[in-house]
Amino acid sequence: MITDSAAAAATVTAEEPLAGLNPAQREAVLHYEGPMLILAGAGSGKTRVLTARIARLIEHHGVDPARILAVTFTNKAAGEMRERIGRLLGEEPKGMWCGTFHAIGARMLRGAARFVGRTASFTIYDEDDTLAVIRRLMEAEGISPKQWSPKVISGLISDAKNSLVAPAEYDTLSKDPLSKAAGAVYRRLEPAMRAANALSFDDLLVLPVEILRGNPSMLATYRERFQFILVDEYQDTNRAQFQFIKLLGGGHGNVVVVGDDDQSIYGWRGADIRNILDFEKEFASARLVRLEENYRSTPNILSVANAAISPNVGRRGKVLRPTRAAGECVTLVAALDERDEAEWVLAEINGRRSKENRGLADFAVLYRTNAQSRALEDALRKEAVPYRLVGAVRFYDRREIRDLMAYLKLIANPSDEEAFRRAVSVPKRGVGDTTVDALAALGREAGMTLFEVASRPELLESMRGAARKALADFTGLVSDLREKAKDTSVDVVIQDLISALRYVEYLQAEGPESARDRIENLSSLINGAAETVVDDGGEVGLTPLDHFLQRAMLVAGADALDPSADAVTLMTLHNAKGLEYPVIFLTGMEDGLFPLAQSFDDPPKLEEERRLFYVGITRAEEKLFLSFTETRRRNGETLPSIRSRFLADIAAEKIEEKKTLRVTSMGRRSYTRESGGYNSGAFPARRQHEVPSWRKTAAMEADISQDEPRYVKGERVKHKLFGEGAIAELAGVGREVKAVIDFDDVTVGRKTIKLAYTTLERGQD
DNA sequence: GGATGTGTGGTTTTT
DNA sequence: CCACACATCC
Repeated sequence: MITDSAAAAATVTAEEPLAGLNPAQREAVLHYEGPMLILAGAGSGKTRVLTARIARLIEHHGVDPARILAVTFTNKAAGEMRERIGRLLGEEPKGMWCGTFHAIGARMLRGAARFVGRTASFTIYDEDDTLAVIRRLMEAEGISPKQWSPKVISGLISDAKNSLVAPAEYDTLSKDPLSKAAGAVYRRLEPAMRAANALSFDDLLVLPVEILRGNPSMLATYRERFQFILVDEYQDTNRAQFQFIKLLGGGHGNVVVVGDDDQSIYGWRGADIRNILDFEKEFASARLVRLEENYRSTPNILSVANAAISPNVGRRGKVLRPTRAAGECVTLVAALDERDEAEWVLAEINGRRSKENRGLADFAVLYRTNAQSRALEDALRKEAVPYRLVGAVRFYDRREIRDLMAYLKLIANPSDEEAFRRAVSVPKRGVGDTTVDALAALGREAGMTLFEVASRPELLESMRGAARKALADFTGLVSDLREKAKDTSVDVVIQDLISALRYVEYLQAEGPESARDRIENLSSLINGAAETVVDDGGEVGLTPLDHFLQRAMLVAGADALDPSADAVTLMTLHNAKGLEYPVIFLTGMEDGLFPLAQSFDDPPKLEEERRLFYVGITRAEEKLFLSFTETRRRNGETLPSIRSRFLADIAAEKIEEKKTLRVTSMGRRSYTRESGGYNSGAFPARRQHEVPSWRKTAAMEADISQDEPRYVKGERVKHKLFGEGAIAELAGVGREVKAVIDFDDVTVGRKTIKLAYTTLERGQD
């Protein structure tokens, strides 16, 4: 049977970007109309396929770029895609919408703000802002934050939104007290957000769906507008996002989605793997293309990847086929603790840097939780090796940046209540909670926003003179800057703001030490603002400030990553999605950490952890290191650890095992704890249900303490600093155990040492 | 109102 | 272990 694509293939001309594509890739690129699901394994060249396909739509089929909607997972990916298409075409794909779901939703809402009771200059609330609103609503509803934490309530509401469950429906589903409480808050959330002319992250996804569902004419307009839809990282879409695509693409069905069910790692934020498993049901007649040829990694790495993911049930099934020549084997390293692990990583990087003439940018160190970056950072800093930390504390989350952003948001959107609250209280100007609460009360009476009330001196007669004066100054400043922002670039507005607030002086007064960095961050903010160019197709007549703010609120950790920097990259596995590096260190391969203990008795969660492992492995091009430690400090206490159960799924011959020097020199120190300890050689590690320390009862604490190295009176021990000695006395229980030690070194003599804070080595028997 | 100190609670991943 | 909420004091 001759398909469209086969016919089209015959007409391919030389200048088309098809050279070097394998048959499956070609099929995906040549596909013209109708739905298609591309199951693209890691490293199978999907980005290339997507860009070539878009370029071909434009060039070969004469599709207007403005008719194309391309959804990516990060803003950075969107920028790269746009750029690559531009290179293929020789010109910018003008008018093409390309961005994350959130950015696209925001853009659509700018133009359709009136349908959801907002204006085009709405501001976007981040997690903290939204949480603050929820906290206040809980208070208004008489729900104690002690009883249910605002985070939990917020999480429930978020889940509801992402599954497109409206407040009314949620109420009817709520039976238990917690859901009822969440329902009560949920009901009041939208009006509150509306009053602030603000949208949460979730709203950016959900409200576009509501608009498209509720307004046939809007739906028709957008369907007409977007004739071709492409979605990358489709496996991580949630139900709201799926509905969005279904609504837009439902008419013409020109929807191409690219995904890999094995890399679905955002289930916890509502990503629904059904979306990929059921795509063909929703879009009947969808063609299926599998990209299984891997161009990224060596066969050794791929064989580990295939083995790691294979225990998962409920996958569509796929095997990565290598195309590269065999390379180095995968190495598993046992380290003593996180410091030893970090030092080993550093040594390995340094070694390879000189031996293999690699740049620092060739290395990435991955881990499950952000907290793990600390030991790595310490080690890198000690040797002055440059590194980039992705995620963790986002630039825009820094306090000084948040302060200024609050002003900017308030300038852009006078109704923004969270911005008002933050801005008015910093720098301190004699307006505190009491005054703001009074403003809020007045506002409720008069049906005005905080800013409106604060700008009306005649309404504030009940207030202290000092507060009145402060508020007048404050609102005057903001209003002036608002006027100014209409025809001034954002960086200049920020500079004016900083000088009007005497913000630099404020930072210096606060702490001369930290001020340095913070002031540096201020200039980064100014520079960033200066560089922000208004998106192509920002058609709704937004101010530059609106654009800047939107971009700032939607940046992800990975967006900031500068690939040209000569630096080691440190990031969580989640942040590593879509990236690749010649050398990857996958650290913290320990049960309870990776996979997290919470997933032990929850098979779907455990499978997600396993997919995360798979994602990590497949980031590596040439060399993959896995590492685990014998003990690791977690939340302030040192816990014994055992190697990850995931390692047991990989046949021993696929992996070379090593130990760090310190583990080796520990020699045959035997771990007698039967459930764990260092378990060399034979693979299956015993499972151990780790109870997080903060959940332990006193009895459990005592029990655990018995597992820790115990000493007896008279025993010989060795201390890092004081050398060898003999234990004279032991006292205390659990973490409070103290030992009185007579050290051999007479200049040291007798010392009392809290064992919890030191690592003693056992002396020679 | 704001600075300072103490307690408590939460510790997965992020747009 | 840390961040934040709360209490206490000025």
